[in-house]
Amino acid sequence: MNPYILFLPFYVFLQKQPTTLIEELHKQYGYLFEEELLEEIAKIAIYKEFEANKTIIDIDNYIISIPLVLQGAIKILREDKEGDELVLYYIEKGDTCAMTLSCCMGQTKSKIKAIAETDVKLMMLPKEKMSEWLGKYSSWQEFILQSYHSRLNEFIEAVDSIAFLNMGERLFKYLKDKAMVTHTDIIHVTHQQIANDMHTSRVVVSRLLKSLEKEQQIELHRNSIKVLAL
DNA sequence: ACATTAAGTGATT
DNA sequence: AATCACTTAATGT
Repeated sequence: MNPYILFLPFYVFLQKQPTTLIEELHKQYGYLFEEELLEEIAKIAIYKEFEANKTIIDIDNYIISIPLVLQGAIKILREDKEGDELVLYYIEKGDTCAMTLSCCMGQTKSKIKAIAETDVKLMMLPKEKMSEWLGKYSSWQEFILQSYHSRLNEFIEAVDSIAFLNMGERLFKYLKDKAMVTHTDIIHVTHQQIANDMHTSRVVVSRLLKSLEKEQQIELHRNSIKVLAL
């Protein structure tokens, strides 16, 4: 028997696995950036990985480089001195963080905290390149502008949900957003963690979750919640 | 079997 | 919607 046939599946598997940086960049940003820019990014950027729940940027950190997300999702939240948190929005693959952009321009400290929601792969670009490329590449300029636009919209949405939605609706939105970025309907989280993210108390979360379950919107388990209505 | 942590609930503000 | 106080359920050692 031809050994090649025997090992073909394994061979194909091997072929698929190793992706170089430039290939990964092409996959996520190829439709956005011109070849020249992609190559420059690949040359300069530093590749980094973060495990889920690791802090990527903390409050008051000085921003020296801007991230481009290749894989996974990052939770962006506000935090006060006592450690009370409030989740603002998530950024996903193909996104960058508007906060770092504004920090780079103003040389200020970060006003937000960024935590890896899932395992995250990203590229860090030195901040000087950010303004340099603005003039050099129109696709980069487009990307930055577009990014500001969508981040601002998400921010407004976050404000709206706090100002105009009641807790129950807010909580349901929280669950749906979380299911969205993790690409699964089963969310692994405790009621206490949700309460922290939404800046409310665990008791309130438990009650509202119970009523959502009665409405057949979700299924409750210990340490996890299944979102039925997506 | 016991301790610890997560979740459920009534009553009060 | 928040807090207290207490119960029940699940899980770890």
